[in-house]
Amino acid sequence: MPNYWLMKSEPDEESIDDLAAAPRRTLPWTGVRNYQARNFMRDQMRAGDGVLFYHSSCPQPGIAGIARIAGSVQPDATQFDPASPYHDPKSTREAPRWLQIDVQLVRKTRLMPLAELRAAPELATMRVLQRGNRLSITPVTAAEWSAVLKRLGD
DNA sequence: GCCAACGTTGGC
DNA sequence: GCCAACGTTGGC
Repeated sequence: MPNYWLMKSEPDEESIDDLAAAPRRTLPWTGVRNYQARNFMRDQMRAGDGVLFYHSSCPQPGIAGIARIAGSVQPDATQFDPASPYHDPKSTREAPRWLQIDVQLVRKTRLMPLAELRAAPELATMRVLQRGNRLSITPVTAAEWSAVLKRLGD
């Protein structure tokens, strides 16, 4: 039984088109620097899990595509790179603090705007819509997943 | 650019 | 362990 997730990306950093253009349509999901989001990766994410790829902090925030988890969690390489904005000097290779995982595009969809998500009664429970939510990775229920795919025309 | 919300830091 | 200050997120 797979789990489902919504993962936020700023399209200026990594957009759905970047994912589509990547080798094997797969990119390592790096830069998670929140413990709750990291714990989701560490404890619950498995290859095959479904992903709603969400564009945030941009002119048209919303769901931009469907992806899936394609590998297993690894230490996030950017935490050890002094040149990276995600560098974490307090993390060590012996006890890495942050994790990454491969995400593979299944298909690009029409952009489902945030306003549409908010307006859909069957999606009202989505974690990403809750007041004050800032997590870059949030769990999605099977019912929410089905409702989104249905709205996308599946 | 504004601002609400929330996480992290660090002095005590 | 408390909590004020500060930084970040992210929609608008």
